[in-house]
Parts: sequence; C-alpha cells; structure tokens
Amino acid sequence: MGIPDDSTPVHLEVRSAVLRVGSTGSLPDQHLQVLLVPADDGAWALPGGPIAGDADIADTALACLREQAGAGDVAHLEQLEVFSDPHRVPGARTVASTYLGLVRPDAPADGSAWHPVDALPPLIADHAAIVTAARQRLAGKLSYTNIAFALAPAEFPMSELSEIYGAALGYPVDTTNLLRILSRRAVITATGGVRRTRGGGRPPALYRFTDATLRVTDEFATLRPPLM
Amino acid sequence: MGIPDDSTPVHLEVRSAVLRVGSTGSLPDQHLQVLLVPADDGAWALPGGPIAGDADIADTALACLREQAGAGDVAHLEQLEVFSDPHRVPGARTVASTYLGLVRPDAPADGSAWHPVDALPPLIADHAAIVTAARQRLAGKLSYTNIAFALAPAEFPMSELSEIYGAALGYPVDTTNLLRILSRRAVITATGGVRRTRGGGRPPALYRFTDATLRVTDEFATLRPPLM
DNA sequence: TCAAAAGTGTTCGTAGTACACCCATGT
DNA sequence: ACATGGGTGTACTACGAACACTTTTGA
Repeated sequence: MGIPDDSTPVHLEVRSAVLRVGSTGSLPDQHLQVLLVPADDGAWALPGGPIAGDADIADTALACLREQAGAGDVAHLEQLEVFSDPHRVPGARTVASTYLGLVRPDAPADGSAWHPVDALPPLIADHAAIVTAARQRLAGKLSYTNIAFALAPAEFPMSELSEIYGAALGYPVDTTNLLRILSRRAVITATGGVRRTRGGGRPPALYRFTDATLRVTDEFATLRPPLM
Repeated sequence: MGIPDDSTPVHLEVRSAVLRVGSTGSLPDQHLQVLLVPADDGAWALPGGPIAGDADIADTALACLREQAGAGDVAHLEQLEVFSDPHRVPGARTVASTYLGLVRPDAPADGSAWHPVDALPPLIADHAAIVTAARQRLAGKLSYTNIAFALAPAEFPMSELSEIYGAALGYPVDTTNLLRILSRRAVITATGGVRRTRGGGRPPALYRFTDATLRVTDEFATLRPPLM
C-alpha cells in the first residue's frame, strides 16, 4: 500500500518559472520578465528536466537553471503546483513539480533569454499556465510577505523599489505609502547613505531589505488570534 | 531534454491529510481531527498510494480515500506540497504529492478513524509533517477565503460556526464579529429559519454558506490595486 | 531662480476588535 | 420571574489610500 508498485510508468520532471524585473531594448521601462530556453520548432520552454534518482527536487531545479540558462544565483525559490494532467505532454505520462524562482536585477545574466511576461512567445506544453501560476503567487505574496527582497538589488532608493512593485503587480504603487507600509513592518531599513543624482533633483536615501529570506508579515487578514 | 530518460527510478505517490471538526468520546468538545488508516507496527498513516499510469492525481487521492478510509465525499480538496526528501521512506525513492481534504461534520463516516490533531498516534514516515502543513494551510485560508464552507454543515447557527472556526484555529473566535465579517463579504447568507432550542434560550437564526466552492475574499492585505 | 525628484504631513474612510446592552424562549 | 443563550449597537483604534506641501539638489 505505502510502496508503489514497480509497473507504474510515471515520469517526474521539474520546471521553474524564474522571474525578475528588468527592461529590454524593445520595452524601455521596467517590466516583469521570465527566463526561457529554446525548444523545438522555434517554441520556448521553462528550464527543467527529469528528477535524478536520489537528488532533491530543488537541487535539480537549480542545476537545470545553471546548465540550461546560466542563471545560477536565484535569490528565492519556492514550490508552486504539481501539474499532472495525463496528457500535458505527448508521449509518456510526465508529472511536473514546478517552482517559482526570483532573481535580482543586478545578478549576472550571461546570455540568459529574458522575455516579458506580457508578450510571451509560443511555449511548450502547459508552460504558459506555469508562468501564470508563478505571477499570481508573486503578486499575492508581495502583499503579505517580504518576498520583494528577491527582486530588489542590495541597495535602492524607494522610487526604484516602487517601480519594481509596480512592474510585478501590474499597476502603479504609491512610493510614499510603500515606504510607510514596509517600514512599519520592519521589512526595509535605511542604510543612511544617499544616491548621487544624475541631473537635478534631491538625492534619494538608500534602503535595503532587513531579511534575505522569506518572512510572512501579515499572517491574518482577519480573525487575528487574541493578544493573550 | 523535455522527455525524462527511462532509467529514472522515482516513484510517485499521493497522500491526503483530510480534516474535519468533530468530537470524540474522550474529548467531548469540538476539535480538529485528521483521518488516519492503520499501518504496520501499530503506527498509522495518511490515506494514499501510488499514482496509476494515466489517472489524475486528485482522482487517485479520492479513490484512495474511498477504498482505504470509507470517506468518499470530501467537500474540498486542494494541493498541498510535494514531499521529496530522498530518504523520506525506506527503500525505493518515493516522492509524495500531498493534498488537503476537508469534510463536513454531517458527512457519513462509516468506521473512519478520526484522530485529534493535537494528540496524534505515531505516524509513518513524514506524515506528521504533512498534517502540520495541512493545518497551517487551513488556518491561513480561514482568514482570507470562504474555505469554512467545507467544514460546516448545510445549515448552522452562528454559535456553531464560531466553534468550528475556534477548533480549526486553536483560539476562540468572537461569534458576533464573525457574523459581521462573513456577512460583509457575503460569505454566509441567512436562511430565514431558526433552530428549535433544547432547553431555554433564544432560538438562533440559521445561516448557510453562499458558495460551495473556494473563493478568495481578501486578496490583498495591502497594496491594493487602484480602483480605476 | 527654476525645474526635478524626494520626503513629510494631513485628511479621509473603512473595518476589525472588544464589550455593553437588549431580546426571545423554556422552565 | 428568571436563567439561558442569541442578537444588536457602539466606542475605539489602527491603518491604508490619496494627495497637498515642503525640502534638497543640479543647471
């Protein structure tokens, strides 16, 4: 019962939707991008591959990212959903354990192919659905966790962070309120330094994220536990 | 690349942590319970088993629940995490895709073994961790979704619903505020009827959940999208 | 001195929490 | 009548959203 019988021909793969905020030549302003690798017929795919016999799935995901896309240093990686439709890929039954990855804009991106999530090329199989799940997860967690630590550079002015939030959420975010919200929760800390300005305007104060790992800042929308 | 190679000897199983709120002889008041099946050596296990060649994972989970635990009508079933530690079970590498299931207290439970989650017997492998993940997911979603529809009977007075929330969350919930919170979101609706009282006291009004499927009621803790 | 960008402060509305008080019924 | 449980109302507080206003720099 607990031990699966050996005739089950189910293959297990990992797929990662790795996101960042950046700009490309065609779209000059900051937007959300996903890391893709070329596949057959001019289509694209999410990096991933089969689970090796005794390797951890997260490790496998990272190895695939390094080998296929040259994107080794992911600032955050978390499980997304399992995609298990029997016919999601042609041929043998293949179940995908998927991950959401986030990389900082100042991370090295040697030859990685970043595509704007709002103008994706044709994708293999159900990979577009995986990207959608990743975007929704990110947007949700921006609202109640410090997950933006994995999208921002080490130091930044608030206007830059506001643009990152805006790009990831798809709508503008008020910079001054963002400062208040993140300060109240101690998500960000002022470094004390300021950035030299390039052409007029007051030099902005610099901030950094207090933690470099995921932290839930708003656990309960309502029905909070009593204080004692 | 997209097609895993056939030598990968990874087994895939499904495991479900099915929860309900009920009472047992030893614990007379309402508490959260999990459905277990007997395993070897007097230990217990979560219902589950291998994924059949071309069956959907959720269907497999339901079939296992029916066959092993006689608990067919689950009011809600959703994916939890993938547990993939290479040594989580002895023998062949086995990856578990896990699910959270919820059943209503008035559902038939012919001979099912419900155990209080706060006093679990010894469990197989990492099944205790799966139960913990299920509890956390439930507690979180109680705060920002209508997920309690799957824990409550068809009709109920507010005091009963308040007990259900309290049992699932682990702390008391104010009945009158719960009514306001759920009414404002149109999560519950008054049926118009009242329950006959058994020994004094005003007869309580009856309510039902407006929807019978999961609905997110508080998508954003903060950084809400602008109205236009 | 003016434009540009950043930061501060204020107002407003909403909504959750806690708790007091009133209502309906059986005994 | 009174105990018992249910329902309504109200103050309080917190906090996010929106936006006006002030500050600091470069040209």
